[in-house]
Amino acid sequence: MLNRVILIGRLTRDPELRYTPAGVAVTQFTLAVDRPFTSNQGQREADFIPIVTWRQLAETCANYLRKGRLAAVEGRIQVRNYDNNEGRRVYVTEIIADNVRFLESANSANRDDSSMGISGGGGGNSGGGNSGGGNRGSYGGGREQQDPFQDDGRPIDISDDDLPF
Amino acid sequence: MLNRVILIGRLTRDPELRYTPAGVAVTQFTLAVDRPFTSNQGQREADFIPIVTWRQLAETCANYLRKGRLAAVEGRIQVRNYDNNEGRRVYVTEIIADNVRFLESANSANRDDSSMGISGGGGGNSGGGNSGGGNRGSYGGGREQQDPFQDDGRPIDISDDDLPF
Amino acid sequence: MLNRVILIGRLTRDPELRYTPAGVAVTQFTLAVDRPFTSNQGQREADFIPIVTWRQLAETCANYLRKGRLAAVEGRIQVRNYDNNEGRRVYVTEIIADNVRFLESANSANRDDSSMGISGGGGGNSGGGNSGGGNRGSYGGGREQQDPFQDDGRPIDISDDDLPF
Amino acid sequence: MLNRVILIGRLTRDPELRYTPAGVAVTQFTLAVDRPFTSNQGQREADFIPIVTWRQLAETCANYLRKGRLAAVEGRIQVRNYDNNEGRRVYVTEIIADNVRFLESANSANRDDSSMGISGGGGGNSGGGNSGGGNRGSYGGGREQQDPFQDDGRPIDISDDDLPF
DNA sequence: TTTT
DNA sequence: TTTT
Repeated sequence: MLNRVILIGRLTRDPELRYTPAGVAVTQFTLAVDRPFTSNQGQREADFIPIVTWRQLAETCANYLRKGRLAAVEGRIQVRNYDNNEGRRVYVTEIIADNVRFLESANSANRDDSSMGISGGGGGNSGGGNSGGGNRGSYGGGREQQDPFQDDGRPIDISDDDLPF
Repeated sequence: MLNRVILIGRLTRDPELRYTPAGVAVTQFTLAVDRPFTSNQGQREADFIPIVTWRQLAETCANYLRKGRLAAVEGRIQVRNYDNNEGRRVYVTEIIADNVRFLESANSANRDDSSMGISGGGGGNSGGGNSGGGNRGSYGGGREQQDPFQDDGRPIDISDDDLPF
Repeated sequence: MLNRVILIGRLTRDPELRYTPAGVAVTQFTLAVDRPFTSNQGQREADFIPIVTWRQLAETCANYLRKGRLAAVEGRIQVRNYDNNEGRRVYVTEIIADNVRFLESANSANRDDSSMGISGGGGGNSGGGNSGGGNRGSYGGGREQQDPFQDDGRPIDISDDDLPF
Repeated sequence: MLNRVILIGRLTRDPELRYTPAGVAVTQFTLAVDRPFTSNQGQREADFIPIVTWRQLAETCANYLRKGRLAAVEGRIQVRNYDNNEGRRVYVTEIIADNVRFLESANSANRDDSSMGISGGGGGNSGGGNSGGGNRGSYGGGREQQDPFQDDGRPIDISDDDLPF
């Protein structure tokens, strides 16, 4: 009935942009969120929380987020499951984000980082930086309609259930 | 750095109250949270989200929550992992709740349900109702200090990391 | 950059449905949210928080919410100001809701209250234009609390300029 | 019953640290939170939201936050009222914060900003009693926005009665 | 393994 | 498999 999550943390790696067979952009990354207390052994610990973004937001995240950057994520928890190759049911818990704020830009000395938000639009591949991640071939364009998940050979661990809205 | 979750949903079963070897109360239950949209096949779906509560809140939840009841949960996402008996690393994602509101009481016709909140105190097993759940033996009393998780034989799927605060 | 509010409380009065000059539906109501502690004098207190909803959600709220009912509200805080008739600047803080869950239905004995959500559509009153609406007889039930935000008959204090999205 | 707010924005001025007659630290500041859309006139707007912190958190905020800095605030909405000198009832809406994260440090070029959190302890000024504090020279940097909540020299509008917890 |  |  109500499902809301808000996180602030750092990306453990560059985000990965993929496309569903129907051409819908999906970006995945993991946020390391420090716990507000230390463990029994006195160590700082973190939760590593998988984030998924779709469509325009996916493209923007792929363009502007990088490993180590601080980000705020708003979304909902989704628990999906599939049967793995050993016939075992595997449960996957992810945050489906509908809002991501970039709290640090490439040159984090710059004070107006935050103006570079989601609304900063998508457009081309902002160039520079330590890219590495996210093989992003041509995008088939347009909004998605029907069943975007025919098998195209590429392993994309995302099923039917995962296309929200 | 910031990790906040708010959920409203229904319990899929009666909550389960356990005690760590050191006598700390832990209650677990699963919340079914309906998704705000229908699947491609037009079906209503839900996320089944595991909740963990500790100490006094654990006892209160065990006393007042039951399968099917509506509840609001506030907490943080925790991702822990352990190696299962096949030597595989298993990741478990749970909500560690620090606030639970009971949105329906036993006699839900009663209008002042909500007054029966967390602050309703814990103490004994409030008697009546369709209990069934949660084997709750004697409670060793007192606040916990050191390492509450020595093995006592009972399988309790909760490790060191899980005692917050 | 990020502005998120989640509340659970009870309506202090029936919601008021109005229409802007351009015919956009706006519903206002106040949520009484009990504080999680007692005052110095040991009394239970509540915050009375003004809620505003727009368009379809406004119509649904007007149709299904009533004084005394329990509801969950998700939205953002908005602080607007205007100059009153004495030439003084007045600040108004409201929650602009984008999600409202009805946690009790008319016959709250009925267990499937929650199925009656926002998606329950509009029904009545949705035929465009300036109805003025909002006056729908006294409602008997519920707990009474003093609401500081009562309707004083003044023309609606919201212009089309306040329309979000 | 449930009252949760999460904000990310920038301080419009240096925070103001005061002490209640009983010697309890209170810090107030205003957060400018950009709206996620532009006004009818195409201008970017912001909500100016008053924040109140108490005790240790108040001291930490006073020590580490400055005008223009980005911060995340978690807390609850409180609506209080008092009768002003003209005998009129005035309503004040504030966020009572219980968690504040500093998303930029003094030298924001430094990448480990976020390690400087709430747990960073108090430092100076924490030796009990009525200091009065809060006046710490003009701060040069930052982006300017018009803040409707400026200090007018009036004695602190908060009594020991407002002390939560 | 799931609630209404 | 993890970030600072």
